[in-house]
Amino acid sequence: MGKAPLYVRIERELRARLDRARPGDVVPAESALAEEFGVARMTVRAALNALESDGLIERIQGRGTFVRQRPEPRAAGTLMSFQDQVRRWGRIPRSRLVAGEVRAASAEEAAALQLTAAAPRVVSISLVRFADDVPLAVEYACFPPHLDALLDLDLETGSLHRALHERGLRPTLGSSRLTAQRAGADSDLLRVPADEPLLVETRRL
Amino acid sequence: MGKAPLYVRIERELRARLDRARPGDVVPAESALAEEFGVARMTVRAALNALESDGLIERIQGRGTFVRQRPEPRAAGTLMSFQDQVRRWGRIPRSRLVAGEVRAASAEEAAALQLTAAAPRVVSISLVRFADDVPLAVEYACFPPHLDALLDLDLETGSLHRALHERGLRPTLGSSRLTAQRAGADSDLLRVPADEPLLVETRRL
DNA sequence: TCCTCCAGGTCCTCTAGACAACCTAGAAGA
DNA sequence: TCTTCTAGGTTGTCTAGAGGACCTGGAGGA
Repeated sequence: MGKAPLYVRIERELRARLDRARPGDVVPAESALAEEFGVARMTVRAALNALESDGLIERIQGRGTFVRQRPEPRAAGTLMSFQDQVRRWGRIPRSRLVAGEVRAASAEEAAALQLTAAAPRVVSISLVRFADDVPLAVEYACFPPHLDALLDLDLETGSLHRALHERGLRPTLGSSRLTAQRAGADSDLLRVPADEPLLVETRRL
Repeated sequence: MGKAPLYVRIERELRARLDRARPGDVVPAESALAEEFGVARMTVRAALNALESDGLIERIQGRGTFVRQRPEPRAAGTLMSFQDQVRRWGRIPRSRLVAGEVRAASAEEAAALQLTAAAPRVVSISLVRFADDVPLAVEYACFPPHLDALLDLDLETGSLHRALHERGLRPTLGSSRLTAQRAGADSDLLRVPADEPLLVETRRL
């Protein structure tokens, strides 16, 4: 065991410490850990990279490193960004922006987002998702108005999930509702018959 | 776009090349790529790390880097089952059946399932999903009455997705709605604060 | 009081090397 | 012929920095 790479041994040591730590605790700065273990900072970073990809810690530039609430289910189905999911199949992801605007919120949307303004507004984004130029899904996204910067992004090539993550919305856990219904209104966008039986999954992430 | 980090731009360039490459092809050595892009070898390695974690390449010490066999895109993009998802990310999946019954359908459910009977009924299944005994999601499933055989299955150990697949419901395409809201009613089952901010994705598969 | 600016701390990116571990192919020897 | 070993190429690990981007809190001014 003494011949494992340094960064692996440091990772193990930190993992043991994290078991005893509480969510939100501050992890010592990289420079401090480097000095403590007597290694270069890049070596500490290699260990922290593994812990971060396991969802055990969260690193925020300019602030520090923190113990996470709980492991982040990164590769779990819909939690993965569409692009990552498609690429993992070995297909080429593509998105077409159908609409992106700030508009008045419906009563249902205002309730779900807990918007209390007199005339609540939402950022509404519609995308058609392709894999190898085959349309796979239509995505209607709806966010509070303070996220209107999302509209400035290049959503056809960029990752919506990544943009959300950078803004503090972390898809960590959730409930989901699964039903069976027919394609209906989206059938033309997906190029399938309107009565095609589909699964419908309402997922709270 | 020109202000992305070097290793990200290199990653994108390599990703584009990989799309045109064939499985088993040799990827140029790190030192060669470093010279080609005019960067340090560590920078090339950062790009390759991302490609490797995406499963696009395989690195073998002493031999070289190779284009990976693309994962077989199973049955036209079938969504991974919960169990596969959890196992893939190295955890032990478990489910607890909260309720499984045939009951009267709500008006909303009857409309979604296009049930036309005078007193429409649905098969209703509620599961709590665990990964390593940590509750991750609550799943409310709702199906037309002719699928009542689902209730005879051992849903705590078996796969609901697989059972549906065998009955002809293929989650292949769909639309989804993505919003941000709070945990709310499911917070006790998930053991998180009710005001925990979560992403909500309504997905039509 | 309120706002702006700045300093210090943190993580992020990148460099230019060095040596180790490992694999392959070909040379040298039995 | 067969085996062994060595040379060279590759990825893996690690160093000791440097500057940039970003956040926070406090000093100073309006």
